[in-house]
Amino acid sequence: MARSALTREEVLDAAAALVRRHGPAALTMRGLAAELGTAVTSIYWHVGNRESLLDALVERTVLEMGAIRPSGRTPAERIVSVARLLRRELRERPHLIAMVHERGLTERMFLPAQQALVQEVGAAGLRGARAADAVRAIQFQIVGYLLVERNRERSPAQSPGEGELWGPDAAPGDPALSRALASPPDPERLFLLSVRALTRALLAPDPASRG
Amino acid sequence: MARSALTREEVLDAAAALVRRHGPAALTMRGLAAELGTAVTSIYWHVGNRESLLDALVERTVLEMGAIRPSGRTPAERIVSVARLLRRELRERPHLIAMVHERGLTERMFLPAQQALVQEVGAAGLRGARAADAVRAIQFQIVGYLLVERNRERSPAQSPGEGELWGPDAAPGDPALSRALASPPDPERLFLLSVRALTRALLAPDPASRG
DNA sequence: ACCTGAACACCGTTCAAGT
DNA sequence: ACCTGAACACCGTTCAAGT
Repeated sequence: MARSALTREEVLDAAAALVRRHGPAALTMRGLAAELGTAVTSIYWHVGNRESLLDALVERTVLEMGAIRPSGRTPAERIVSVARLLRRELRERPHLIAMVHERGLTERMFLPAQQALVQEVGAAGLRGARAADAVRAIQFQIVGYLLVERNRERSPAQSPGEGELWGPDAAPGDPALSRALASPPDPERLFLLSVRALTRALLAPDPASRG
Repeated sequence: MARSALTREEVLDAAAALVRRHGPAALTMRGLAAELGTAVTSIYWHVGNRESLLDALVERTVLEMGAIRPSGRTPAERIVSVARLLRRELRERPHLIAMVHERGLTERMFLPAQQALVQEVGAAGLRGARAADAVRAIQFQIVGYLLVERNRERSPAQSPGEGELWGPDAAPGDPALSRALASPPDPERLFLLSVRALTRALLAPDPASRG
């Protein structure tokens, strides 16, 4: 039972493991103390209180999202590759990402990606305010899509499900459309399709045609 | 002090008011009972428990998002008008929308909007699987953008803020770009710009050019 | 059918006391 | 500098008892 001195890192590691497995609600100070084999109050000495413990976990997660290396030949391809990388990273830490989001740090977490996008948009020939708009639009698109996708996965069987709502006469005269909407989308395919479409529109030489 | 019989509606109204003002964390069963002037346990008789009380509030919110009437002359304009309407509705109920999201019902909440989009995409000449892709891409885009925007607003002063990170040499050779990224975006403008760009790309006659 | 208070098993947090 | 148990003020929930 002899345990070496408790450290802040040790507390954070145990807390992160708990959150990764069962989500933040499963992280109680008493449960964490039990896991670590110490008194509850020791944890307070090392990390302050529960709120700042969660803050520290979030901070860690933000730092872990640091390195983004685009790949591909054209700027458009490289932008899409950034999108893919982000998608994979996010899907590995669903609970922690949700916490980053709740704390309003989503934007900060994506700053490395934003810098990569700045690079690519510049390589595509965009400058100044128009380049900034393009970077932000793509960034919002990627992050937003991933949030929606996460939401879909977490959701229980929706009632009424899309399947029921998109019966044969939901889209009159287009049974193929009804059928397509009645079956669940392929998230990866739709993600790439969306990012490609937006990128294409934003990098297009002439911005005059406004919908 | 004579109070008329407590009803389920009354409980939901008081709970919704509490959540609208101070968020779900401020909704405690004991506090709600105090507000209503009853014993805590009476609430349990009417709504089950806290979890199903929150479920009921979410259900209400989903139903309130029912009516969507597009406006505008072209399909593209009408799609953008749907986006605008959704944005306004969402911004009026931030806490409740977050709860809908947490419960994984975001998609269901947007079904009326989806139906409007189906209509417009069809009017623009898209059919079958390609129409379904366009509807979903636009829907994900709108919902995702609004989630990200909400997140930005809720976030405290970000450290380090974008202002500090986008100093003059962040985008070498393009000071105008650096300046644009250092100042906060105009969310409404960026929203419209994004939706328009994606819509333009998706409704374009030739889908052959893939990034 | 509806309401009640008492009790239970949990929380996060503080604090004085230890070494 | 680090750890501890006891105590406080909260939770959500259950239950037997009232009308």
